[in-house]
Amino acid sequence: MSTQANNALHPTGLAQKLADSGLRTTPQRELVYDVLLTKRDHPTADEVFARVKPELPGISLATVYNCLETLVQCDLVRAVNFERGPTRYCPNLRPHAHFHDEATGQTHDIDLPPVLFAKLKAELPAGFDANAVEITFRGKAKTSLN
Amino acid sequence: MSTQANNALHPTGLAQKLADSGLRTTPQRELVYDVLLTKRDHPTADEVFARVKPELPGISLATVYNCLETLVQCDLVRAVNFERGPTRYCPNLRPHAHFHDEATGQTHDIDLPPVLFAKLKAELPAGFDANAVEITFRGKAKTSLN
DNA sequence: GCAGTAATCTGGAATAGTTCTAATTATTGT
DNA sequence: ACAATAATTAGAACTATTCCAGATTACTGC
Repeated sequence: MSTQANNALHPTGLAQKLADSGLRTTPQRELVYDVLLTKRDHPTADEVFARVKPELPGISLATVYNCLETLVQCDLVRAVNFERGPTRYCPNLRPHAHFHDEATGQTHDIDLPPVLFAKLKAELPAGFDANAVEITFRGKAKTSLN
Repeated sequence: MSTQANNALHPTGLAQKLADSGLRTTPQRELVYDVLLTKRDHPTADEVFARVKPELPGISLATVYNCLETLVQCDLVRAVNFERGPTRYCPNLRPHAHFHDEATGQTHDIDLPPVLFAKLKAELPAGFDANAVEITFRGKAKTSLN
């Protein structure tokens, strides 16, 4: 195992999906992805930058943005936006909603049965063809749940 | 009836709701609200500014932002965000979702049966208490529907 | 009607998050 | 090894929005 990248975390996913898109596996991309997998708290680009820097001190914020964008393009990570706040990143690929805790600012994944997504799409009037649905709850989570 | 504001559009709503919050009815607020009611195409602050300026040439962009924020606070208007794009404003107060057309950039209101919102909230694990749900579809609308 | 007070408006500066650019560095195929 | 291509870097630029300080406007009680 390399100093930067914990390959156990992404045995095949990363290198494979990057290759599928004709992209290279770089230490920066591995590390950014590791950071997202390791602490799944929906970090911002700045937060990812802070977590990555100790391992790869020369990395730049622009690179973190580039890597995150690449991971999103490769369908390894989802970008999550809440109002006008900074974009957050989520390696959970299952279809799910997000719960934004107004008290703590934390974001939680909420798994939803696929049938609900289907029901939502079924409500679209004729002529509307959705390829994605985003669902965000806002409120308070009583305990510090994950 | 003033030159700027078409009171027929908001017979009681605006003045009443502003007063409820201890706020004043100003020409700027009336006009901004009128603009939102007249063309319900989810304009950005810049777009509202452009529509308002011919009627009230001295108005400033800061005031448009202030007025929009005020209207949102008074529950007369909803702020709608799509990814990191500029905030859009929507005077439709019924519970509804938004459909973002990737081809044209247009945003359409999608009315949903309240029971669906209830079903979504019912999926939240214990400890999560949502006071709002936002639903956004992304895709293509075949015709130029409204 | 008029002064006093408070709300609102204004233009411009400041800010946050992100993207762009040009130069450098690394990787790949030949 | 070498050329071609891809990725990274630092910093400048950009966009949407908010902040600020001063000017204006509108209500209040006299």
